[in-house]
Amino acid sequence: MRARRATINDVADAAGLSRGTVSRVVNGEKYVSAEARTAVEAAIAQVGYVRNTAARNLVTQESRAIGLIIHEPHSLLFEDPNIGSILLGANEALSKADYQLVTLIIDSDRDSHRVADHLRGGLIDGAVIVSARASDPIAAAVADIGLPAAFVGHPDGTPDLPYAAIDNVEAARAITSRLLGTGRRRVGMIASALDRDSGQDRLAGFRAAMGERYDPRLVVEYPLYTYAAGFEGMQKLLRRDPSIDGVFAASDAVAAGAMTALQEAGRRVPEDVGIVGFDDSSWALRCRPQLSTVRQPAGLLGTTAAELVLAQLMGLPSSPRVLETVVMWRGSA
Amino acid sequence: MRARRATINDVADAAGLSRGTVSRVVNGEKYVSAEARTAVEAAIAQVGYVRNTAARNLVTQESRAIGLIIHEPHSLLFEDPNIGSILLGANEALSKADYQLVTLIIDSDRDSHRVADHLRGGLIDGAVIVSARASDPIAAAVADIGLPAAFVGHPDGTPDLPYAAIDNVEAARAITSRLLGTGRRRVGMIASALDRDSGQDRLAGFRAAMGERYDPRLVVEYPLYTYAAGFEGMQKLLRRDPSIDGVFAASDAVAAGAMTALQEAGRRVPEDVGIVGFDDSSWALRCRPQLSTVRQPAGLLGTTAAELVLAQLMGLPSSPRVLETVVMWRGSA
DNA sequence: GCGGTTTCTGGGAGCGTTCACAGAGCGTTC
DNA sequence: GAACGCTCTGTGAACGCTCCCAGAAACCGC
Repeated sequence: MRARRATINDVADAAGLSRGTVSRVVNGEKYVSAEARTAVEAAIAQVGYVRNTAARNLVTQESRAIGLIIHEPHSLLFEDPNIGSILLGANEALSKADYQLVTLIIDSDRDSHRVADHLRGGLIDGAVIVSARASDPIAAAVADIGLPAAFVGHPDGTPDLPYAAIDNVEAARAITSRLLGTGRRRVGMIASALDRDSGQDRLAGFRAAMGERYDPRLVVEYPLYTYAAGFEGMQKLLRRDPSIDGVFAASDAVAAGAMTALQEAGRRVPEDVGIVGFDDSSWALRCRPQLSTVRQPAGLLGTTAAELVLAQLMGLPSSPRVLETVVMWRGSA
Repeated sequence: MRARRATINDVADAAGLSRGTVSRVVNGEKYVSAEARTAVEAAIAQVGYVRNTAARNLVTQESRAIGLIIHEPHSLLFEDPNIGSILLGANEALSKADYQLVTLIIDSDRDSHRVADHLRGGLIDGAVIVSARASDPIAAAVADIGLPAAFVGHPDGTPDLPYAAIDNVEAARAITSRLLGTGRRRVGMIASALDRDSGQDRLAGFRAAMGERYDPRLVVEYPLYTYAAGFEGMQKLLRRDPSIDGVFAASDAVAAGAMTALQEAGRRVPEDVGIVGFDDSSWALRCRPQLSTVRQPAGLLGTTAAELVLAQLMGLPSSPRVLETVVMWRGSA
């Protein structure tokens, strides 16, 4: 059993002053004499006082903490370097504003409910929601209690909340066009994560760029943005059409898997088959040849979403923000 | 401005019952009549009541939340898949015990202090600390207030707290011996993260296995477990001694970088140079040839550390736990 | 010396809960 | 029908803090 923690009253007694004065010192307010201040500081050190945040939150009705909710299947937390960047980006913005970032991960239905309770309970002043699916109960909980929040990405069917996102359709269209510009005749796609806006939009962009040349037989689909999906998907495409000479992979991890499959099948990249990815994550520079891909500003997405939440907290209007992407052209196509 | 949230008193009024009865219903206690229960439930739905957790925490003196503190430099959060596994492992154990996992990341000195305040403030009942360095102010804060805690890994110089770890010295010794067993004559090491116990211990294990054959000129050091460190380190080793025929890389990411450097230099793996890594992370299976490495049970480390904290919370004794590692022998050596 | 302003301190009230206790109602037992 | 136990409900007190108001003390200008 831990010893009882010292309270503000213990400090007041030790300093021979009142609760109110101690509170003023702790919060750095005006109207405290120099001698009272030093007496209180000495007393704090003496009794080992640390302020009880729960009590403080109760009366101030705020927690100065923002939740970042990650709802990803197991594997993605390892494979997708974007999540880490988003996390750090958000942390940076919140840290500057002196808010604590609290990351909550959802890995089961049980988690889902507990996290919803956590949000509702007032332990958090706002939330950044990463990779929610349309059916997400968290999005509902947030809307339910009117918690200031913002999405990273923009799943449809979710409540009318601000978001920070990129234009996946346009970016996918742009890089596919570029790939076509290298003279490829049979171009396929390894699509992934069609249960999410990003997956759907990248496929739509591919389709738009292909126009007449679009051939559904050259599109394979996988549930997750993984290396394994790319590896298997490429093998399947090669079987379906050995003359394939270009591939758009839905993410860099997928592209890396596809590249390995191609090289094992004896195809040269980019001479025989050109390949492009999406994200410009750390995968891109690790491939040989290095990957041509779309740079997605993951850190900035996190920062921007955090700022959208902070704006709401300050009563400012906050509207969706679409960030720029850039095609990074390297050796793989 | 958000509308005032409904309190337990609003529910009591709406139901025509007292605070106490409402509290009993909300907490699922005995001694509530069926009709009172339904009346309260209707009233809760009517006024949209959700319990204020800060108030509850204040009186119960617990939060049912456990912090997981990650203190990593930027790059590692992306490159090191272990962190994700540890996170999910810890979440699983805590989820079962109906505790909320709250991840706090430290990315600057400013964060460091805010996180320490968060711990001290009573918002958390315990903490799992990942990859602390000896100088970590968090470790001090934890010891300071006697918060139940456990480390993943075991930095020395830290307070006398329980930990979940692997025996890095023994594991490094084992895989180096195995590498030597394939008949290699000039074996080097790309060491990393010597500011941490894992980095130091892996080097010590290598040294132990090499015995007489240990040559400090064949050891290069890098600050972080990264792909880039492996790439550069291997190039440096090749320059120092072109006859090198074996390498122990301090992690799989490092090994992957080293393998790329070797292949670009025209060396065959494993024929010309054998290479072994550490972690058995997702990197290992992606390399061609696949990596021989030490399997580290990252998820289990997280689970175990979480259980150590839970045990302390229940007043049970909890002592350090060292988990088993296994050498995974594949194609790279 | 007096009214007015500024600086500083103390303490009551209240934040939204849970907890412990008192007491009412009812059925069972001797 | 008194004594006992069980079920159910209401209420005061407490958790540790901030906020606000009242009032004391100090300083100012005329």
